[in-house]
Amino acid sequence: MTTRDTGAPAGTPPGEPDGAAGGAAEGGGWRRRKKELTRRALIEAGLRLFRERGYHETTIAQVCAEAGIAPRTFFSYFSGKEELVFADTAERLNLALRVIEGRGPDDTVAGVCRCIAEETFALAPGGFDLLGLTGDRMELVLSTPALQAAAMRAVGQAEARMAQALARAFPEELDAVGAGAAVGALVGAVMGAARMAFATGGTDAHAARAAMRRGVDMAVRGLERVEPAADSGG
Amino acid sequence: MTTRDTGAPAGTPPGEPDGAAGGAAEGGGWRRRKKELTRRALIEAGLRLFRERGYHETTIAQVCAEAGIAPRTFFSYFSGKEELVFADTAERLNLALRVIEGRGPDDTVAGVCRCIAEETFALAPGGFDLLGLTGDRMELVLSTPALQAAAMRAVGQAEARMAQALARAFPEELDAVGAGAAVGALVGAVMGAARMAFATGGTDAHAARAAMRRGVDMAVRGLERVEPAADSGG
DNA sequence: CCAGAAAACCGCAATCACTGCAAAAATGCT
DNA sequence: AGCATTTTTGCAGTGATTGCGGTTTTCTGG
Repeated sequence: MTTRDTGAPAGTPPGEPDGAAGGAAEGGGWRRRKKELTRRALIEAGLRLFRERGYHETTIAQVCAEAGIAPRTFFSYFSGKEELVFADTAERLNLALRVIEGRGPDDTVAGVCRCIAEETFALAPGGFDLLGLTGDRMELVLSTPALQAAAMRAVGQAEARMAQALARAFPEELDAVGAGAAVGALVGAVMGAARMAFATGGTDAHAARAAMRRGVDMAVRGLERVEPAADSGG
Repeated sequence: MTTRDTGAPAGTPPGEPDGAAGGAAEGGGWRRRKKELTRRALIEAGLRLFRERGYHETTIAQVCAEAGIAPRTFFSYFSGKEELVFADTAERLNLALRVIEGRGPDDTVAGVCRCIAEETFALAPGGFDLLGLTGDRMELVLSTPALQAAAMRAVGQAEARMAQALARAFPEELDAVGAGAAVGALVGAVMGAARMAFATGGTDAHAARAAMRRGVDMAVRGLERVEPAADSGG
């Protein structure tokens, strides 16, 4: 936010034709390509070093050395050390948002929520996935308090976005607060179930997946009789 | 005491500052009392300065100066800056745990969960309360990303404790995963509803309280038909 | 191919959270 | 008072993060 951000370009690039490039790997200028390359290198190196030596024991300087940039430059790619771990969580959120916005006329709140859960929580190739936190990453996060905190904040912000989208997609059934409660219950139940599964059985993909499904079921049960908000009085 | 310029009572004679010694339940002497006093001073000064100047803009040294201790000593009271804000959240958790462990033979999971919510979320004198985060604190946390993260982590740990207790209190109805899902749905729904209420209407105690109640209702609805955990097929 | 503009990169210095260590001070006990 | 224990503290160091200013690379237009 304070300096250059890696997400959206703050201005229109002078002469860059924004042709049909879905992955940003084709068509663009060399400048952009190189930046994306360095970004990938940073994420990969960081995640690997975090796993090998631990999060706290790995310094930003070490990650930068692996990626071939100066430590100072790191902060023009990420706002901090934590962001390295949650760099591509946004994609997972967009997936959920697309599911919400693409509701059919016959879809119910409960149905869409279940679909979100299938898409983003329980249907990862590795076995489980919580907003982009798959296998390796999950273990890393679970063993690092600082990352736990960051993950929870990220999930919270994702929830807010999902709730807004859900309220917009079901204007008859939900207001903002109702949507917040619905999404919160869904995500909370899934995370709560997963947490206990991890706590008791370790990082077992099968158990985690089953636990998440149970969480989904429990939360969706509360959504099946969603009624319009009583009044907008507060 | 070489650098002491804030008028700290360093050379206080061993006389009682309170006068009467019957108030404190601890049989300890002056040493313990002084430590608790300093702890309180730190929390109070910190919270006030955070509110006045902002969390990030307030240094630990400033807080310590107000409390009359050396900066180094701060870390023998709290493990870090964040802990100052969540120092007395544990009490609220213990309240919830006592509710769970004191279940009556006729109480249902849904009923106990509703009771937890009443006790810990919505029944604060200030109007609302989320695991010890009342009024002032809530605003502070909501406006500080670092504190948001810390709060979420604290809530997560509290959830885990509550889930364990709930599973132990309802061994017939819930296993660990089911309890995790139940507590997660409850807390998640309440927080999600509160989040949206804050996002749309600001820090309005009445609206927040109403939103929390709606969150409780939604989550509890999913708990009313709690069945024993049927093992997952996969 | 060249000049100028824009963007990115880098080094330097500074602030601040946090930690380990050993001396100094306060306190408790006899 | 004299000794043991606990607490406080100063010092020095690591590492994250930021502001500033200079240098290099890439882009754009001629």
